[in-house]
Amino acid sequence: MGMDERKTRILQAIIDDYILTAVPVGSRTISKKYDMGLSSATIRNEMSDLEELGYLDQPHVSAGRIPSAKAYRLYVDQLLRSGKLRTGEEQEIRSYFTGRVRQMEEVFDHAAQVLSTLTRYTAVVLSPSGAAMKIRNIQLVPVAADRALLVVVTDSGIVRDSVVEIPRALDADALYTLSRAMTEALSGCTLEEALTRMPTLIGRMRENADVLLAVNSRISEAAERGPRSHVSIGGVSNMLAYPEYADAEKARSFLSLMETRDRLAELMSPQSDVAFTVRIGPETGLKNMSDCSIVTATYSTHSGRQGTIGIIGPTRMQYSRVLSILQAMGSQLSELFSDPDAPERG
Amino acid sequence: MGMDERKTRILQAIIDDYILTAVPVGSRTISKKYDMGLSSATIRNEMSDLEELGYLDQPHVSAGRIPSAKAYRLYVDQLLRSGKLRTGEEQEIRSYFTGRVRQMEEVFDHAAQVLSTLTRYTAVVLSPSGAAMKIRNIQLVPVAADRALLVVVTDSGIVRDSVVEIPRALDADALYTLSRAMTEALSGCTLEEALTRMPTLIGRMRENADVLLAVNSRISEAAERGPRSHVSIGGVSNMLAYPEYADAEKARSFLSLMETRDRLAELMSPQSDVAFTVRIGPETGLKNMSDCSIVTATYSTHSGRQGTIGIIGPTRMQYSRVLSILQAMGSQLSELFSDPDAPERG
DNA sequence: TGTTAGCACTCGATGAGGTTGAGTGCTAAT
DNA sequence: ATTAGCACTCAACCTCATCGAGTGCTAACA
Repeated sequence: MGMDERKTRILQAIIDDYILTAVPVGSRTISKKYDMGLSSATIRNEMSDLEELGYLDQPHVSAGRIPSAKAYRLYVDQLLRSGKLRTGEEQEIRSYFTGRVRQMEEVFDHAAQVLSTLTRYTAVVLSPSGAAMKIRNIQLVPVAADRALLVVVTDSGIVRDSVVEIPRALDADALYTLSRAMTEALSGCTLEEALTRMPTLIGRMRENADVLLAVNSRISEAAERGPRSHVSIGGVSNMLAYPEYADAEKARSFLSLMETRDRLAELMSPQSDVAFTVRIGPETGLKNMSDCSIVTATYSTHSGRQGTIGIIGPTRMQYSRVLSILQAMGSQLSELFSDPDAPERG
Repeated sequence: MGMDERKTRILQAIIDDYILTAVPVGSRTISKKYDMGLSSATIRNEMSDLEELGYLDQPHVSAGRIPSAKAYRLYVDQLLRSGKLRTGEEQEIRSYFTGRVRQMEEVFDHAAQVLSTLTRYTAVVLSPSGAAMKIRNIQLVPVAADRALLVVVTDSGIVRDSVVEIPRALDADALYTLSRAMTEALSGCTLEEALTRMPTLIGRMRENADVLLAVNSRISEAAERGPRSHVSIGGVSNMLAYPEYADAEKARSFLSLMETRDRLAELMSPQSDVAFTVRIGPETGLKNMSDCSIVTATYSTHSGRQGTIGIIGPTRMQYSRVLSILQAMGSQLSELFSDPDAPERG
């Protein structure tokens, strides 16, 4: 017993209906709402087969059936193979980005918000990972007699700042010159590369070795902490509207996952190099996310670094819609970060 | 019929019990658990009086009583008058801040997280408002041939970045010199003051007037958007643990408030100059927050600008504990931002 | 041989009583 | 002024019956 064309059509109808209603689907519903030209009895037989094949689950004997993770998987794979994405969302998303970009981090927040309002699920946006991030400019800004603010500007304009203690008093001018020297020596480097070049720089500027060492330790800290990206989240409250989250305990565990950004970032990071990833229910690998699906897509900056955008929703999410929205947003972001005429080092 | 000492003691017991259990309190409970030396009947009479005075509500005739907003108000006022805050939390909070400060914004996130874990409510931290923020350093960092990143470093080390289009090609050196000139002219100014000084600067540097105008428009945009502070939130998931939020609709509306940072920032901003604000239930001014209370405290930076920390919890929150924790955190943050030897202009 | 009508069966959901118990208000006694 | 006692209220809970959506199976049919 395999999957003939009719079984597929029936399964499709069941999935569509369940995505819409979140209520177990019965044979009569299918034969009436979706004109299959088949009686409920026949549908029933087919459904029985589909259950045996593992595509359908039955909450209890006298309820309808609900699609299993395997069913969604088939559904999504078919969807991706047919490649019928890119509906009309492109325009709509573009219109959300008409306003000029102000604060860099606002872009990610904004993207997450747009994604969540469009999909009505929860959206997560990861900034491009910091590992391969290239330094554009380094500045030491005086803050107090014995402290300066170390500002590192990278390509894609993401800024890291941290306070550095200055071992001895240096006036603004001295810091200025020092900043310039550091920028000249290190711009274009990744953090790791910067670390390898620092000794040379320190050798060249003996008189300021102490300050440079302080900077060096900060950079190595940052490099060591790894590619921690900025995480923007939108539409968490959307999830509570779905019956899947009527249970307070489930909602709570979901919320608390959303609050631990580190775990979330890890969860959303793409495992492979494909444009889209769809993880359905148990495929997410999290026990208490078994009735969630995660769909991610990537975007890239001109320097080739990748960021991730993703949607988290109930397993019965509108995959087709979500995929096309993610695709549209992904290309929108890639475009935003693309700089055809940008020099690779600043 | 006024509030004699006994009524106050009974009310206190009722509030204490309700804060603990979230269950309407009966007369028998009071006379047994809290040894008043009075029978339940007497308590009953007093409770009847207290209800008439507006301090107690009765969900229905055969249930116990719950404290009204007015009761909590009395409770809190008494608490504040007696001034018995500052328990042992100071040390604990200090220990959370042992690690060195890395990214500036992390401080706020961290503070929010500590506050929420300590209180088990939701915590909100507003960075010092930007209105009186003083400029320390301005940098134009090359990003592409026709674009630069405008980085504004302010006191307290908060960095604003936004992309500026450069009307004509300028090399890194030129931008460097320009940045230096701007920093010299504008450091120590607030954004508004900077705007008044720009014309002079533009006059002095005719050859770069176009770039300066672009920067000018960005600053005026930022100034116009007003003192939008950074908002950190922690412990949203805590709230779902309270029976008050068993109702999904309530939880949803709470969550969505937490997601609209602008509204939230407005809500948390201190109305007056007092150290603590406690708004109970309807006093919050939000309809769907009628069973929430908001407690806020302020901290200040060396330049005198104020930030806000706050706790949002059910009306039956542990005010005493929350107040002392907020006090401890407030002084911790103030200390962190205090720079006794910092020059007022950099 | 695949399809369909018919029927018995299952089981969650819904709703109507009935019971319980925590809690009140009132009254009369101390 | 306090308290013991008692009637009363009402949400919460349990039980039981009913309802109906849905299934599986069988027999008839094209």
